[in-house]
Amino acid sequence: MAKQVKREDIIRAAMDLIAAQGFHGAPMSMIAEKAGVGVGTIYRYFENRDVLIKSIYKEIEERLVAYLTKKYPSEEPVRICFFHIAKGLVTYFTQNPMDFKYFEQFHYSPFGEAHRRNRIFKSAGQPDIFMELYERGLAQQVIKNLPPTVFFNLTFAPIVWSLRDHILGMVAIDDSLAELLVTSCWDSVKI
Amino acid sequence: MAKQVKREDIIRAAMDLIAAQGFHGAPMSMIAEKAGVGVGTIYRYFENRDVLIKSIYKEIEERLVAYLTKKYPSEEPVRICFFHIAKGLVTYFTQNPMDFKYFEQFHYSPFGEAHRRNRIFKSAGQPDIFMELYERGLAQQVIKNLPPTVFFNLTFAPIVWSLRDHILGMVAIDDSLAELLVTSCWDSVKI
DNA sequence: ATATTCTGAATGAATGTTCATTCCTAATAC
DNA sequence: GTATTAGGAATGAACATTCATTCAGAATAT
Repeated sequence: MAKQVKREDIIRAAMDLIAAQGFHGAPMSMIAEKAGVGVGTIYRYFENRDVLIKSIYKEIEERLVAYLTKKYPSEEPVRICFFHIAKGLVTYFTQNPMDFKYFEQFHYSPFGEAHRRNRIFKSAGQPDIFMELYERGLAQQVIKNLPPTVFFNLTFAPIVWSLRDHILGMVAIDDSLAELLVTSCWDSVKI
Repeated sequence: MAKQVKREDIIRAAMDLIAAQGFHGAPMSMIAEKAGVGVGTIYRYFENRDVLIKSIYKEIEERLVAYLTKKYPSEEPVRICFFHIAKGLVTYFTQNPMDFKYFEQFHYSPFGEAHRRNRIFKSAGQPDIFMELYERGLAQQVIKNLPPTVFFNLTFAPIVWSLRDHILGMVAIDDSLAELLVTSCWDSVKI
């Protein structure tokens, strides 16, 4: 088996287990078994458990940021840009529920404490598209005068919570509900 | 020392430790030391660790529900009732940050999985004030036609996230910002 | 072409640590 | 003197990590 393949197997196994059962339900021995490798093998690819967990997070984050910034309509009005990001978030996580669950596990754990929330939108070296949106909105007086943190919370918290409910099967977010949800978030901050 | 006092000491110690460090940073030995009792003593008051953790949750929940339903203006319009609950939430958790942190730890843990979110507003035997609010709002056509879950998320998720940021010192929620925040949540669901 | 040596990836039993829980002894109350 | 409560050392289970050993295949020699 090619080297890269084995690394992928380990990442996949760990991600699925952690997403499904949390960090506790995923001891190294179980990850190894699910990946079809020996426990020791994992340590040939990742220095230790923490490094493995953080690597998985980084991979997911990269995929998500790539998805959101692809075709980002930076020249369009603030409202259009916001809808692009917000709906992109819904689409991406609806299609990749394991990524969502892993993110959530990671975020609410000692690992996640270190990560600042707004950094998610900052792909390495790129300008932060979220802060750009916020500042442009303020300057053009299309959004309320709120601290950036609160603006972020009003626009994204309901989406994240609803995605969670969708993935847990408590509510079905189809296209029309997604539209309604994102519009409502916008309604909360628009002037 | 009176029996009840010792029980309180244990609960207080466990709550503070868990709120500050998470479930991991609070082994039974540490709880015992902080409470000023022997490890074995804890097991005279609580069957095991899980029972202790759930008992603390229940105590906090009772205090919160009591606070929110006290002076609840059930005869007033939906909007007024919503503001009462939402601002009560902000006030309570601003004044009791440890309760908030404990709630958060609990909610994002294997324990919390079992608890359904909307049950928070259901004090034993009482009608669920949240569902009552939602149904009245729908009937009177003052709120958008959304599933209850999404309505809940739009109105409370930004508040919870902002409380978190406030308690972590990332933003200062004073009275005027609280007013703005709660109003914005209402704006997202009102017709 | 075949045999021999070398390399380093893969493995999982063994180790050390961290805890929840138990249980025997000491202290205290009645 | 007996019963109840407190204490904390001892126990055992769960886990992350290590490391001596195996072994397939590459390199080299014959």
